[in-house]
Amino acid sequence: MATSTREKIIQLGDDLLRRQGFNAFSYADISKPLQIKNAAVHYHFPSKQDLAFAIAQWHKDIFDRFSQKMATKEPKDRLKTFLNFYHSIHLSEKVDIISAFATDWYSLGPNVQTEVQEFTELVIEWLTELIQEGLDLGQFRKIHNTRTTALRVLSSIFASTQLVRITSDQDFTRVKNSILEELLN
Amino acid sequence: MATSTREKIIQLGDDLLRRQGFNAFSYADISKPLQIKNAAVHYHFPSKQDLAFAIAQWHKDIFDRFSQKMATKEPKDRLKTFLNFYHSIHLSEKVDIISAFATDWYSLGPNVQTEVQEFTELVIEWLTELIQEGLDLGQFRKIHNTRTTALRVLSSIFASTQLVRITSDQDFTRVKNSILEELLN
DNA sequence: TTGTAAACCTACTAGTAAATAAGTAAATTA
DNA sequence: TAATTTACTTATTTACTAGTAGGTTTACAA
Repeated sequence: MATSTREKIIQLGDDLLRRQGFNAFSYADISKPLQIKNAAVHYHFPSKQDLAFAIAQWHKDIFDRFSQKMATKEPKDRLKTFLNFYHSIHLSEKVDIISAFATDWYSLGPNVQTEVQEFTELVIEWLTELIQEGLDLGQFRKIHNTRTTALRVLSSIFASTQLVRITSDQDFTRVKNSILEELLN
Repeated sequence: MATSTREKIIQLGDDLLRRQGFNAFSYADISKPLQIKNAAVHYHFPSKQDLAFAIAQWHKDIFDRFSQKMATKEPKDRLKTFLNFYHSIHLSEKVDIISAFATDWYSLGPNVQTEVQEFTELVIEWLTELIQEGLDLGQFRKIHNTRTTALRVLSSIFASTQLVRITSDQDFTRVKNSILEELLN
């Protein structure tokens, strides 16, 4: 199945957004590599906000599929897969999509903000449920309330994708392992 | 003592950098509120990189004074003051300076990157020492190695300044309290 | 009083940003 | 087969962007 131009724009836009930031890339950065014209990008996404919206939606879809695929796995393995997913992000010199949107928050239109909020809440709820299940099964240790634990896992892991740009690669692995150690019995 | 124009530019630049991001503000956003001309900003900071460098340096100076003032206090109180400092950041709708630089990392020149790296290492080391001292005094609980704990405190707290832009104010307080609970005996 | 340097301003340039108008070729539908 | 829609291109426009050349004011020193 050939990838449509629209899909290619979203993927490249996502890449640029998370590698450089929303205000650091232009339509030319998208049109040139795809060998189309500036106006062709505008055809698919009239404004940059429309592109941002589509990227947010795209991530929601991906996460939906991810969580459906993971539904049958045990909490412990779900958490590991989740952490490994972020590990791969940081290796590609990108940051996670939530923090990318968060830093450029005030450059985003209200409808994009809403979409990002919905996506973020989806991830937090998924993590919260995962932790609750892990506790029920005795796989996890009780630390604080489940949402707080979820928030700490999420913020630790995605701050790390940013922090390692400044410090070292090792620091990411350190944090990742400490999260596992802390939670697992 | 009246604040010099140079100082005003740095402070406003810092504000814009942390509220909107490095590529989201222009020299006009600085010159207009200060009621000076574009060229006056360029007089003090020939390039935007020079301004970024000065902002990084400024934060190093502030942190130096902060850590000197805190030197006599006990680890527990130092940690609390540190966390409260970040609390005030998030209330002002800004993000912390390290994550602000991290997201716009690839827009920064090599000398700015070096300065930011030095500043970040300063903060991590300060936190690491604080934690070590707290452990020695029996005020803190042993979790993992001290640098890892420092990294987790730092990343949790500064990811929170970003995350709360998307979710809610309460979530910041939740994370902040959980860090204290986790460490303190 | 003259010289000089700091701290601006006026006026501008060259480049780039997002966005749009109008046209076209190819595929789809009526 | 005619009409319409999709997916573009060419060619601009408007609005900034960082950055600069050169002139002016002010203060302070020789």
